[in-house]
Amino acid sequence: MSRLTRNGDPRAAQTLKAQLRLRQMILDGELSAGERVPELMLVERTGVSRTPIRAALLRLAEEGLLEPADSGGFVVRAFDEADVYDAIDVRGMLEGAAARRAAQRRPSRADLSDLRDCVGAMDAIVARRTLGVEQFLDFVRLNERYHALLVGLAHSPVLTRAVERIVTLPFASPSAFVMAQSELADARRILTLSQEQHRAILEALAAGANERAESVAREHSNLAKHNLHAAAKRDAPLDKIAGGNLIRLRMAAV
Amino acid sequence: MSRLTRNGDPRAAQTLKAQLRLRQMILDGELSAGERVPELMLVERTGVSRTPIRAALLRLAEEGLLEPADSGGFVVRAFDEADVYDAIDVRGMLEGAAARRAAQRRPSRADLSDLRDCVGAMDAIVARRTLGVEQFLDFVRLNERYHALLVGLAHSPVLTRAVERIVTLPFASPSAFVMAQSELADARRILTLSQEQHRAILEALAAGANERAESVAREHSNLAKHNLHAAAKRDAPLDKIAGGNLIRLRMAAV
DNA sequence: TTAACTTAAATTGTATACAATATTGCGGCT
DNA sequence: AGCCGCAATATTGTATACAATTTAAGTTAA
Repeated sequence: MSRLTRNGDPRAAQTLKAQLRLRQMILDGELSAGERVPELMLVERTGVSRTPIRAALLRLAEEGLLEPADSGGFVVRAFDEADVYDAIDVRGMLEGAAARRAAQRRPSRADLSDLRDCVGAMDAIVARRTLGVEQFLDFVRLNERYHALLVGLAHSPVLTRAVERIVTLPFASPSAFVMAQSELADARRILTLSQEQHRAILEALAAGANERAESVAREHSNLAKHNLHAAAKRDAPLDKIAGGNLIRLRMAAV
Repeated sequence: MSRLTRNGDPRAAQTLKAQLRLRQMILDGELSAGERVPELMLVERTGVSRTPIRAALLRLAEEGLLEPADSGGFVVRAFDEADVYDAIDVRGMLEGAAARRAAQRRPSRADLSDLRDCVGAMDAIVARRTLGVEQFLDFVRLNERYHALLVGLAHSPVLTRAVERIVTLPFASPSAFVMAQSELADARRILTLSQEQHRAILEALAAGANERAESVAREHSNLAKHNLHAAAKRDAPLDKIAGGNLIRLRMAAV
């Protein structure tokens, strides 16, 4: 890399800075759901002027973390339990479709081995004697990579984009479930189960079993749903999920 | 319309104006695919200042009609045949899923009758002695309404939004096929076939036949694909589709 | 006390000025 | 001719000033 200006183009540096900071503020709960986000407050906290702040607000609204207020400006979006399940559900559907197409296309050996590498690395983590925060974060990264690779194998830009849009909601991400139960005793059991599904999808892809690829990928998303449900029943652990503070659960019959 | 824009109020009037005009310019082919879109040119043509122009550019980029240029700014996005089929395919998948869920939920009589009204109105158009541009436009509007209602019946905000995002690409819209063959002699035959599918979906919904609802809704999107394919083979009629100029078809083996 | 009105502050939408970077066209050179 | 500097231009990203509108506070009247 001879040019420093290549990857993080300094042209939109201020906008990017504002965008990242704002997203962090929302996900960390620094701003609570339903709250207005005045531009001047962001100017003060980020040190950039209103123009890039404005661009960042538009982008975050597109991501779905903000929504326009009636009188102008934006408020932090609030989600309820139904939204969460809905998002996971649709993600499962899209990933299922992606898996099916991927299997139909007969992925190359190189692609398959990329996936296998992911699974292997995750296996290594699960096999460890103790699981700390470090390990969880590593697992999350690998898991996200696995899912991104899987979706990419469908070679459908539209599908890929659709999944990306949903996954920007942090609790809809394929790794939300990992953090959701990071304190539960049976964390390892869940990760292991998840890995079995990863492997099953992989096998189905390799075998061109498109039906099976789809159904397993779809079922895989149910793991996330069940886990979040379990977490919700215990009432507390939603804070562990990025953006968990955005979820307004009217805890009730379960 | 998108949830991101407050349409009624005069607060964002300039931005909205710029957004609408720019979209029109792109879809009408006033700007050709791959072309840069300088802000000052838009300032000149729309009469609003750079700030709302900028907002409009961001929004159109989000819609997918523009893409960011390496050196900053935006260019009109170009699509190829594969993109078009891909988009229609994914739309079909999503509408299929929506139809399935709608059937599972057992839509209310009121909802069903809304759909029935659409179909009825479209029937009336198809039954006419002659079909002119007027009739086609009416059919398009009704068809779009039918599809929007159908997707809405799934009661999945995430799914709805995903479809909306895809449909902003004009050639992926459920009505693209209507204009695609507006000059062909067998237009009425196609519309009739389309109506049969509309009716079949409706019946499946009423009967709670979720499998059937899904498969018919899915198949329905293939009609669009086949029609575009036929249109592409004849080489010319793509101009009839809104945004057809954005499609770079490397016409080849068909 | 509460409701309504008035005024001040805050906040957004818009326009414009400025700085940094990209692009273009031209002249000179090999 | 063809290619490389280099200046002139164009274009974007950012900051800030201004106007219109909304929100809030404070005051008065019932």
